[in-house]
Amino acid sequence: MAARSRPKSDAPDVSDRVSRIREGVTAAILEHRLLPGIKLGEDEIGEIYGASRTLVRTALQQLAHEGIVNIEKNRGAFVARPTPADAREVFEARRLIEPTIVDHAVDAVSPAWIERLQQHLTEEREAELRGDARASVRLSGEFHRLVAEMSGHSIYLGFLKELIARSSLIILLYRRHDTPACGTDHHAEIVTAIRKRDREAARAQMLSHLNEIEAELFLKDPAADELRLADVLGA
Amino acid sequence: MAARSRPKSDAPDVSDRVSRIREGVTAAILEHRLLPGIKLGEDEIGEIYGASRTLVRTALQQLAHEGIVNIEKNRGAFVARPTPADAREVFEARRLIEPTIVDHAVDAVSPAWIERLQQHLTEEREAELRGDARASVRLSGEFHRLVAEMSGHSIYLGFLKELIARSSLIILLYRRHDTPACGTDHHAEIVTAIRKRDREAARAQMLSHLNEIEAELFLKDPAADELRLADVLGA
DNA sequence: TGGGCGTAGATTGTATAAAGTTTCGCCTGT
DNA sequence: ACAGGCGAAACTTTATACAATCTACGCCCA
Repeated sequence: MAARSRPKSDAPDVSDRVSRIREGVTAAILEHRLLPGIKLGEDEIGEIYGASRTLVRTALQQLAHEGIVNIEKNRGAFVARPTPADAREVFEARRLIEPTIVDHAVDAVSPAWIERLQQHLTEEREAELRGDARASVRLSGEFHRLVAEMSGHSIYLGFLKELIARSSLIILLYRRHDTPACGTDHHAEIVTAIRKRDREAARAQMLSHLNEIEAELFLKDPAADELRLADVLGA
Repeated sequence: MAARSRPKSDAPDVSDRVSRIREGVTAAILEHRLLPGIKLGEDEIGEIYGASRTLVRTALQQLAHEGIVNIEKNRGAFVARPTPADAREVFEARRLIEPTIVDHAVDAVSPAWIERLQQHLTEEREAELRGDARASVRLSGEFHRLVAEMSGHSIYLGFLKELIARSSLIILLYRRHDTPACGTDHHAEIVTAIRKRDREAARAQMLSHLNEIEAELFLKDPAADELRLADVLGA
């Protein structure tokens, strides 16, 4: 009902050509096919999607507002390169918001939602088993978005979408590879807590999940000039 | 330094013509000169600011992303009309985020910041004294933004900007006028707590301030069909 | 040989024109 | 008199053309 009278800009509207471009580029960034610093030329993208620069520009501006693309005046659009400081801010915000979101999710629990969550867990496990890293990283982010959708809180959902997208770039840039493969499946534990309507457990599981993700990051401060240079030079 | 290499899209860039339009329209909405539902024609705005529709369109799209403007396909842009449900979400989010923001603000306290806050309180009182309702409502929102800037947390700042803008529309639409004029100056108490570096007091003051604002609202649920109709019809 | 300057090419920023959709008024028919 | 439909006007959407800016390469000179 409200969807017709007020088509929120966030609505998919798959028929909308701008949205197709935006979602295509977003997926490419979230799946780590487009790496931070890469130039997103307007003509280039326009040719791929068969659209004029006008539409590409609109899509890129939206992505810039979501924080996964930087637009530099007279130079063009680039995939964002979050700094360690950005990373800390993003995860602090997630630690604040996501426990509240799962809290709401517990209120919204229903057989249909549990079904949907379980199905998602299956997809995640399948991607993991077949070693599909790209699908894996995408699904991992989508789990958090799914919980936010379940909460029914559209503002938190909007904020979280932004945070998840940025997190994907942060993990790509700063994840340490020397960490032990974590045996426990946090997402499954969160679903279990939601299903049991155990508010406190759900919040706690979510929080520790986020802490573990952040613990796997190596957020090197700009101590070494090497880093400073690489950062300033951009690409 | 980072400002040059990555000119965040949020940066004022007062020389930027799109920003001038965006800030002009934002100010008009926040000061309640443009009321919810009003049509924002591209030609109309373009003529006022001496800009082509291309630039106006960019500005309006940014405002749509901030949630204070709705863009309806093939119909144009309108000042947003938040529903009671939207209002509850906005204030819940503010109750979650703003106490954390003042917490950070306490960490950042310095003579310069205290000076700035005090000066703002003075401006607020002056506007109140001379009965300038428009300046009053604008400054009231800017106080919260100022605290968020003080916190140094750019993500929270971005989120809060959006929440404040929407709050302004919500207050305009749903404020009850039969409430007693609150004698206490909450903003001043918050500044005092920040100056004393009293974290807990600052959080508590901010929370009770938000609760009081929300308590002054009459968030009528769509019980009466009259309201439902008016909402669906839009303008 | 190394650095500075200038011009050519490419890319973005802005404006304008063409295309499509909605809205509103008017007219006709009942 | 009123409902329904046709048509023109206004507006948004999209594409394209033009202007401004930046980048890169090559040339010249010290």
